[in-house]
Amino acid sequence: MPPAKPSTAPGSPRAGGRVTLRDVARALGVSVATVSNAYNRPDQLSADLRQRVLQAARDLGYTGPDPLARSLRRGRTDVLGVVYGAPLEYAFADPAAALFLGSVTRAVQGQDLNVLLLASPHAAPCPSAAANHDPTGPVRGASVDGFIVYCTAEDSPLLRAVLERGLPTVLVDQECHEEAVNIGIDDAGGAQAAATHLLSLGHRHLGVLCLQLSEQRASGPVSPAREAQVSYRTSSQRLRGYRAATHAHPEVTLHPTEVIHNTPQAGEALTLDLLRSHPDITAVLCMSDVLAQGALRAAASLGLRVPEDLSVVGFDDLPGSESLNLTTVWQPTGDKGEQVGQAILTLLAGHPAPPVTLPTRLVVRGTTAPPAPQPQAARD
Amino acid sequence: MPPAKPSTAPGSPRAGGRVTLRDVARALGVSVATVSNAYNRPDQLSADLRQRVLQAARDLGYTGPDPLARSLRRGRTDVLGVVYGAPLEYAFADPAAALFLGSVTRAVQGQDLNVLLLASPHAAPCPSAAANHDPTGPVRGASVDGFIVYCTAEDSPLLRAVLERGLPTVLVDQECHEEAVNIGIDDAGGAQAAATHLLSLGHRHLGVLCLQLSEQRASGPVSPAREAQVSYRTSSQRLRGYRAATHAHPEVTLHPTEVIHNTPQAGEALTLDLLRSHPDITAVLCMSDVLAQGALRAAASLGLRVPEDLSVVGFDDLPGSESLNLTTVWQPTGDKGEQVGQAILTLLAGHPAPPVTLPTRLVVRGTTAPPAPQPQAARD
DNA sequence: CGATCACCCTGAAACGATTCAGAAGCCGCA
DNA sequence: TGCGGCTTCTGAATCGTTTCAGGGTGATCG
Repeated sequence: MPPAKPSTAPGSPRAGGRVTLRDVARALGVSVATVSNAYNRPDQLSADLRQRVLQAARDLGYTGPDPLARSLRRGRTDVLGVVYGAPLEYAFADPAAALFLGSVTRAVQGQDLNVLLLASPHAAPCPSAAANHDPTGPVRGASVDGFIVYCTAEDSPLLRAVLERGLPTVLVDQECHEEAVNIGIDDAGGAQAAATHLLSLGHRHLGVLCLQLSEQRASGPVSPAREAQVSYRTSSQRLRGYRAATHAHPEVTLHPTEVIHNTPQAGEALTLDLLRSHPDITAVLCMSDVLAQGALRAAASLGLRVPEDLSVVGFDDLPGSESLNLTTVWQPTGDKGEQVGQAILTLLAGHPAPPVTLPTRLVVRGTTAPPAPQPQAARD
Repeated sequence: MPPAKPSTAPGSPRAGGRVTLRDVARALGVSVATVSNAYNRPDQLSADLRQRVLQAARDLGYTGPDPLARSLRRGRTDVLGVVYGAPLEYAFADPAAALFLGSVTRAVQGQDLNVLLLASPHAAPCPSAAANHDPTGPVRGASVDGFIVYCTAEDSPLLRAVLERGLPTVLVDQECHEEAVNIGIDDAGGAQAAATHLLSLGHRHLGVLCLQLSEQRASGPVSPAREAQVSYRTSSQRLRGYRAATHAHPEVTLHPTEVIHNTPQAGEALTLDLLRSHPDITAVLCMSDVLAQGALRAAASLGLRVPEDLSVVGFDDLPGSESLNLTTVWQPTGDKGEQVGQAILTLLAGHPAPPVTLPTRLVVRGTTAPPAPQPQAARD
């Protein structure tokens, strides 16, 4: 006969205390060690007894060793904390983040590690509510073996909280900290290549669509003061790269603007603003392909041809960007996830892991071309 | 003076045993209970002593109560397991899934619950490797207070493993189980409305683009045998809805095809196949907006006008679908996440939660119209 | 002045498991 | 018979907390 429905045989479900290893041991008249061994080291008891133990467990509704207690005793949770410096929805909505998180997960999954998502909660609508609720709570209280930190500002409380835990930690695209290993890409180099490409095509007035610059979200033109204190390394490095390219051309003007969210909509709106206030702009440097997509839409809605009337360069080289024929800076997003996974595994194994900087590469496609012959004539 | 760098003051980092609450207590000559209270119940000791405790903790490099031990003692982990029946990358890549997961996360986040992502690992490339590695391991060993199950087949080992844990569980878009509460949408009704809409426009030969039908992925035309044993409730219900609409019209033919992945590419390829093998098809019912997007692309590449030459209906009503002017079945994706969050919170609080079925609604936009006057003439 | 109460603090028992160092029994070998 | 070695099983310590049931104080009240 098939075994009777095991779960909670007598009484109502989840009535009374739960069944423990000791209950099983008692029911069978063996020691708890034996029951534990039945689950963890089959070679330590006879096959016969093991079967009897397992059967008794089923009969009693014992669902196996409690993971918590096991972790405590073993000193290991097999969980990795992935902290994401923004509300989780953005991670799901941002293709680059999604790609990266997916590849990280795949990399560690093979080692039986699970991923605990620790996202920055939404900024509370009212400041008072924000004040009395500590966003670092989850990070400080997470039962994990190590951390991966993605997309936080340098001065983020979240990042600080992670570092304070003193667990093996991998930082992604972040300023180096001695307590953690950093894995990133050559943001500045890629950005510089993108800007240089435009300059060598003859562009002299460039718009820049920036990703978020600091924890306080802001939208619109970036003042020099704000540019001086960018706290997201990704943004600061890319901006620096753009600027570096212009050093050889003092006559070039750069108009950085900041988006609140990394969405095509935001990119579109900002591009419209940019072109309205600076009609001499002939090319737009975007810190992400998603923003570039918005810039393309803006151009279309203004009746501007790309690349004849407006050049657009992205960053990331998302899977979809090839079909948009977008000139962009490629970065090894998937590979980065892989490396991060490897690094944290190495760290968890007790070995030191070296920091890694992955290369970026300009991919010239169809959204860039020399500017129209006489842009000056179109002034104002 | 500022407090000295606290982490691991003496010796190398993570050398020797870690600092525990007891060490702090001993260093200060107080009881462990007092130290514990300093962290958890400030009102239980004098402010002065509390400060001294906290300072001593800093000096010793104690980073706060171990979350694991605390969870064990408290009987609560404040972690929710979200199991997703496919590799996590798909969740990030699928807008509907991303939207849903994002809204669930937001709903529980306010309650200081974290989300442990438990995804089905990739099918191993070689069957032997798949055999010796149990995909349910993570689910059985996860330290969580409850589960949310999304996107698994009815006969999924993952689902079974979750149910066996006997924890509070919310099933999403799933067949009802007595041990868990189910929250879903009216898939069949929505699908029926979509099909009825096409029929009333005069269409008689319909293509159907199905989402995955069972755990074994397959692509191409769906045989009646396969249709009879669909194990994803979402797919089976929608298919049922489509079929139900055709009952009043015996002359109508329905050509279901199955995609491997829910991507525009897959939808495009399948639509091309479908139209090639069944030239009389004048409309395509898609089980997702993402697939519908592929159908639109296919039409474009064939030079077919939408809706004049081909009608297309989607499912989901994603944020982007409005701008595509896609006729589709709306479902309250965000609201569903909200409800799921509420339900699991209720369950965790010890109260029973009722199952919920949310409504769907046909949204007629511009991708559907009556078929061309004489479709028969175009035969072959 | 004795009783009461609030305030701080402590001892010790859980929480549910893993694991180490044997013990008991049995076999074979010398 | 004695002894080492193997298999199988057990006792007890331990992981790092939380929390309950008090135990001392000193102040307040009648």
